[in-house]
Amino acid sequence: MGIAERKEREKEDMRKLILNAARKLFLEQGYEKTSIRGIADAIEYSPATIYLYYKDKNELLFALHEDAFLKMMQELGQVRSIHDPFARLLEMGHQYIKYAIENPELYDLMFIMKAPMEALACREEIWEDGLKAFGFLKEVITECVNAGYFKNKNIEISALTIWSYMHGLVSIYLKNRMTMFQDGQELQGMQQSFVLFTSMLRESL
Amino acid sequence: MGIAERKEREKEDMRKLILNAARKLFLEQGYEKTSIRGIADAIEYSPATIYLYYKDKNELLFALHEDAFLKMMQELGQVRSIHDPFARLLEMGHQYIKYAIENPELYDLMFIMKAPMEALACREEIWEDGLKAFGFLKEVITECVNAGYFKNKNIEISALTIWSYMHGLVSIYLKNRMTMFQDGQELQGMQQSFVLFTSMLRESL
DNA sequence: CAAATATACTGAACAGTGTTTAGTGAGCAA
DNA sequence: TTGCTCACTAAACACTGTTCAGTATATTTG
Repeated sequence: MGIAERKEREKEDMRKLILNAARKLFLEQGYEKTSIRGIADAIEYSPATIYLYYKDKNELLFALHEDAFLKMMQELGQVRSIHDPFARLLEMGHQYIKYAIENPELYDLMFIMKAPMEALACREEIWEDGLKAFGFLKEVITECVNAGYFKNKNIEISALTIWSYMHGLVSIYLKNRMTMFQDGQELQGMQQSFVLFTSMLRESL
Repeated sequence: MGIAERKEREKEDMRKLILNAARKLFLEQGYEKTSIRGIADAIEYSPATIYLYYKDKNELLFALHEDAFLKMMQELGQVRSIHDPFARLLEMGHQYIKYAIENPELYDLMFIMKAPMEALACREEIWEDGLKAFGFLKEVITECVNAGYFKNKNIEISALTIWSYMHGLVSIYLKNRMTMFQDGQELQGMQQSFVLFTSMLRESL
């Protein structure tokens, strides 16, 4: 009686088909300009079919949300090879900026858009992704404290403070508010600010 | 020949009528859920009429963008009465957080939404508002440097660094990403982070 | 004052959106 | 082979921003 299993597999394949098309269009043309009809066209199904596999557009967004965190964790995870915890923290910062700049739509989805947070799954599931990433930051900070780099012992608050700075910096850039620099100087300005911030961390956190 | 003047006045009145209705609805129900038709209903005119006074929805948004900066500058301007520049900077931080929390839709419009930046007026005009506010921050920082509080002499970078932190902190809160705290503890967490950041500033910027 | 014109406004349409529902048709179970 | 389940879709609903032809009123001109 392998029919049920095959149907289950086909259902999962269809979900993937939809999600892959959604991701492709989403990354190509941004969230706002990606319509259910567009996704349906891409996979050569009717728009109504999509609703048999995903409750609504927000749920589709939520699925991509998970993807985005997975990808970021994969890239940030590379820093594990760096022994010194403070050097690792710095490299995490660089990778964070790199990820945000290279994946502006994903970054938006992860940390700025309200839509995925409104998917009803948000009771617990959606927090997990963000909390896991935040936990990784806390781990590194804890090691920094243990190694004597930071004097502040409230890891939660230290992590929020560092993340706030990083998120603010890349948000200002991604949302085109870095008008204090002339065109082309934004990245250099970010770099200088990052150096300043890390020197503050080194000296007094 | 006061007819032309009267017509000019009436035209200006109509622009205000539209903008006031737009602001009201916008603040009541957010940008996304405010439609041109809704605004038209509120002022008892046809939707097409609005297009005789504003080019499109983005231009309407842009007009509110100016308002929002005016309001923020008014509230931040109160700190001028504080003599000590570092104390003034701290109070500016408090006021910034207060403004963001009390006016989440306006904050979004000012620093997060891409739409108003796409109004064609953005060549120069739209930058002015933001740059003026950034200039105010730079002034205070310059005074801090002159008073011997900060050692870093690159005001532009110092200002970007401080703003980045502030913007990140309130953005994380406004966009419901402060899930590391349990409900009701977010404001307290922000406060603690702000204290930590300012102590970092005091010791080493 | 009457005719011509300029202006303010609108109804209706266009092209799109997310979403729902009634119904079709192919594959499976009896 | 019949009956039924279930994947799928066409069409509709209720919206959205925006445009345009046409109307009705106010103003200017002859």
